[in-house]
Amino acid sequence: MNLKQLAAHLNLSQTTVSRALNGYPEVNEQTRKRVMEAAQTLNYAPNARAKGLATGRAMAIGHVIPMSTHHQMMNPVFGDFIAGASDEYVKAGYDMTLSMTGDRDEEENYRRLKAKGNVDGIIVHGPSMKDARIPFLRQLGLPFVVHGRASELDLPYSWVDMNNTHAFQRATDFLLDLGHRRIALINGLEFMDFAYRRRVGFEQAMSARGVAVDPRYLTAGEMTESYGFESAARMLALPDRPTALITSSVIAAIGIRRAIHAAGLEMGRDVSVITHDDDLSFLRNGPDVPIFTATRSSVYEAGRIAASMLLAHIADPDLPAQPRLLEAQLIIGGSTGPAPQDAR
Amino acid sequence: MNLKQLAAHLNLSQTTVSRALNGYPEVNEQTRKRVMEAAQTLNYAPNARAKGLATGRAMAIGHVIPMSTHHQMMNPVFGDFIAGASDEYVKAGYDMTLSMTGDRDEEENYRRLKAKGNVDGIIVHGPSMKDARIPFLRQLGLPFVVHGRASELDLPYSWVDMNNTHAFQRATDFLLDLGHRRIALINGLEFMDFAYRRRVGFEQAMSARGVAVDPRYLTAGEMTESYGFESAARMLALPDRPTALITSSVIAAIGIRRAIHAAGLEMGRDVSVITHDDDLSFLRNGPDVPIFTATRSSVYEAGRIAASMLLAHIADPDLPAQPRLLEAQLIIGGSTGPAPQDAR
DNA sequence: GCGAGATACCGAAGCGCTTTGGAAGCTCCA
DNA sequence: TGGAGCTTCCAAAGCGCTTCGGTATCTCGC
Repeated sequence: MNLKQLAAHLNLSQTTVSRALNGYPEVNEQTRKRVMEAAQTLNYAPNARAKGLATGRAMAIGHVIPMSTHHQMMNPVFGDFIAGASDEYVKAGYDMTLSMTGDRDEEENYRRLKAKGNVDGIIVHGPSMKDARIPFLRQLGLPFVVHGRASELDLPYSWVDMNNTHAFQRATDFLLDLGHRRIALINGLEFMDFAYRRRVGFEQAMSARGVAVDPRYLTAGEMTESYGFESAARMLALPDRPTALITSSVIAAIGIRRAIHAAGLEMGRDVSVITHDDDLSFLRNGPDVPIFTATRSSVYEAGRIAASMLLAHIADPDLPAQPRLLEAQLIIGGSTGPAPQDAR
Repeated sequence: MNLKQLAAHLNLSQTTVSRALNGYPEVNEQTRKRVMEAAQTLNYAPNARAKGLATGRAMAIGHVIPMSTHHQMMNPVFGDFIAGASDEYVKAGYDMTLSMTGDRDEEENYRRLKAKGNVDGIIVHGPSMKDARIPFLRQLGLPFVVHGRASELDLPYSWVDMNNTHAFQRATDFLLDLGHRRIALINGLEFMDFAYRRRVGFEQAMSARGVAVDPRYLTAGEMTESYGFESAARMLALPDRPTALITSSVIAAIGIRRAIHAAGLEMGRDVSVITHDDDLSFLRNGPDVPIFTATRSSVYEAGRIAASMLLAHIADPDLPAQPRLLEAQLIIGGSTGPAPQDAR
């Protein structure tokens, strides 16, 4: 069932039927009603490709995941972000397309994406500190919003990011207030912007109190459970082991907890742990009493915000670039406590 | 840059340029080379919508996530499945579109999806035992492959599923062999087909040995960490607490481990745990020595298989429905041991 | 030396929609 | 009573591609 058939069935022209369906004013209300009803009962839905061809708009948003961050993609964080974004797209009648790209010819990929014309805008995931995609996309002229930022880039572009520096600064301060001095950071890969910023926040808080950062207490890696376990196990085996650990994800924190238990210690008493918590749907950090003390910021919410920003940019291409910084909450759970006396 | 411009630039007709690019034989190799090179340097990529209109194929696959299983979507399992599928799509030049649908008018949604014409086939996620989508999609005539099965449906359709029954039967047998008798099942929501089948496998193994299933040892819920924790905590507080627990996901197993520790017990000695392990990228169950004894089956692999099956169905619509059953491995980790003497 | 068969190209229709540029019919007031 | 101004509809062009149905040129065997 296409427009032509529908029009024939109604004894109307395609023009009128099209206008009736798209809410144009120059059509009699009675006729419109008749058209609407026929479309409903005959199960008519306009062909999106034809519509796109004619209007020049695809009514779809692309999410591009570079293969190098393949894990990032499969990363649970991605799922919640997408869910948030998707909720906005549905409301606006947009579709969502996912594409993975190889790292080489990444530019080529975006160019194709634009030429192919099946997206009106894209969301950039997992920016590195000096992400080359950003200047490229700017000059390509395809609307985009970045989830995160590129610290070393000084260009106007739209992004939504959590205040990573501030969050980790607060977390570190909180531990310092509890008397901790030997504090470790089990961070994400530091070419990723968020991880870099988190380290900066950590270091700023430490140096503000005149506490030296021991390089043995710093690691950077992919945020898996076993990475958390191994990093923590190694550090806890040191003669002067850290009394507190800060980490970047609940998943890693779970590995850290396992390492603490394996070392015969108790979390929150012998060793304090603070994690960042993306408030993932399937990994709630304790519904009522949080298991982990954490800096919390919903990545689902970030997805919603990024999506609606992008839709706004598509609706009005002249809209100026818009940054959006989200503050994380610091929530107190059972994984932190005062530094053990003998360690002070 | 479109075909017309490219053709003009080359002093050729659109026809010839199109044929050169699409590998048709009736074009001189020299010309083809010239065309290819021009397309490359001029950055030409055919408009996907126009191509789709002309060919009737969208070169895209839809993944539809019903909102009721919203969590299922945000579920990390989904991410790995998608990653596997995506790898196949990239190879075949297909795109992937994600859509969430409300539960009501679900049929309406699929119908629109077809009418809109921006997918050539779809993957159905998270089937329930008598999933209404399956008969509907069959009569709709849009190729589809189901990830999982609908036990109560006796229709031919293509699916790829793990042998849930057998896996959980083996897991249960393994525990019975170790002398366990009080075995608990912390299962997923049982209107989901996979969860139902797992319970069946569990019960079959138990009754085959003449061991009664204690209803207090059975729960069904959404597979979160806290669900695992709470279920296990409740059961371990019983005077005749179970000596072994079987669960459906590593995430829940992590909660179970926490509950075991909280009860002052040790996993693998006082209480044995077997989990199903989807071999998620970010949650490897111990790279070398598995933490949990587990039934393991890669959901990434399932994604790849489902995708290539669907592509085959699209290429040849007359292909008969094809079932694909994957067997899980039973891998032994540190979370299981003989039943405590006093419990035998 | 000529028709058959390759080879290499082209024109134009058509995919299903939107939208421009009318046109017919009506109302209504000068 | 006639035309200005609405209201309501329509024909046809065009979005960028594929593909059907040709056509012109060349090769070659008889």
